[in-house]
Amino acid sequence: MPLRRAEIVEAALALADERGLDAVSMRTVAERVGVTPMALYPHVGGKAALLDAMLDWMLGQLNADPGGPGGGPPPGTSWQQLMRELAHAARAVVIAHPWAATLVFSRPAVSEGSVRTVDLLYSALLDAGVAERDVPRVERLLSTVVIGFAASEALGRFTSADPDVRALRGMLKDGPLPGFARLGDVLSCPVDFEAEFDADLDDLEVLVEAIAGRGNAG
Amino acid sequence: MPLRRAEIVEAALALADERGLDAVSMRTVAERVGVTPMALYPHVGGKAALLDAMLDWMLGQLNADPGGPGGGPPPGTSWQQLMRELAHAARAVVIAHPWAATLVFSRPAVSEGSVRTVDLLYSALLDAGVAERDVPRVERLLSTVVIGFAASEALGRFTSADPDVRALRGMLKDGPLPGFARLGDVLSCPVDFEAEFDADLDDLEVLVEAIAGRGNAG
DNA sequence: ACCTGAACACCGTTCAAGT
DNA sequence: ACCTGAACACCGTTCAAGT
Repeated sequence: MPLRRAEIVEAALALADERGLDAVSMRTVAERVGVTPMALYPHVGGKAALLDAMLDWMLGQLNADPGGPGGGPPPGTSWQQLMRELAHAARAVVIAHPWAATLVFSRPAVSEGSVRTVDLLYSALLDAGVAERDVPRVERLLSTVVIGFAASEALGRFTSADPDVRALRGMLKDGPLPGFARLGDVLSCPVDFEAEFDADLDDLEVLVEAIAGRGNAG
Repeated sequence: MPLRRAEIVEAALALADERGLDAVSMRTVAERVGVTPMALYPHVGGKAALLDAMLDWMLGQLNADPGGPGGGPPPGTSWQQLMRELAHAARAVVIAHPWAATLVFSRPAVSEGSVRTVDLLYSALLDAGVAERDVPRVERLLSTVVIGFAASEALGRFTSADPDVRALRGMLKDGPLPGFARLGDVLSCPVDFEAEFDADLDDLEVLVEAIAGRGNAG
């Protein structure tokens, strides 16, 4: 049954990777499948549902790599390792498929793949000693940082970190701003976002430990 | 000169607030201004530039409220207060204008309003004792959390926190997942996102203090 | 200088019709 | 069951023309 459906979603994914999300239309996808636009509707339900399916496939990729084909992590994995592997996998997927960054904030994680990812994070946080009542919130916090970082990088928000545009930004008509002025030296270096992502993950690890330490008190 | 331009951007903002971002087209905006679609082009430069202008206006709203009309914070403000006020202002703006969440990841913060906000955060982090070389990274981390949280709330990612869809998510064909199973009780409560946002800000404060403590060593 | 009107190359989706 | 074709109500943008 979902044979034809898979073929359609695949065509849409290929189109998005090759020519961007804007190039994905019912008409271009249909042409790629070799069919009339209207023939897609019984299979995928419309443009919005097709985008959902594309995002679901993308989120499913997260669990494809770490720990081999079974999906689960190898038994001896620490919560720190697991968190970092998931974070790096998520960033890698968004960098490989930038169009996904546009979609990822707009739909809940209900695909099987993303549910499994959330479950792994839940288990990691419990292992770390985070109190049960804090786990869902901290999971949302961590995934928001990872997704937000990757989206900022892929979509252009972080291009403001270019030394050039930052130099511009510090200079307003009424003179430079105090914070920019004090950071002049630091702001003139280019940013290595891979390293910054790792530093953020270090900090998040520290934060999770602090939350776990505060623990079942309070 | 930018008299007509301001009128056009205002019309686009009103349209987005009333009927969503999808309702903003060159044609609908032109109709609202009382002019032909093509008359907009010399003033705003095209659809993409119009969206940029809308986002710039939105980011400018961030500095409108805190600390009165001058824009700057009152002298005695602690870095903690400043961080929280900016964060709450940002979330409020995104909730009042959900369409902005779609745009905010895709463009660097180059408008005057957002540059001033970044500068305030730089100063707050320096006051907190964060080492100069860490300030830009930590600023990006904090703003990513705030923007990511607000976008997730406004755009629908956090609707997965509904108890109903979460119950569904824990139950896959091959039985419930371990993390979801252990958190069953906690996951069945509805989520108060206002409170969660405050708890996240508490944690970020702890994190900034930890980074500041580590300080000018390393 | 500023605006209009017609046109071009697109959209998503409905609906009646084919096989 | 599955697909087609014509049609509807839209898009952003170019270009020549008006005043």
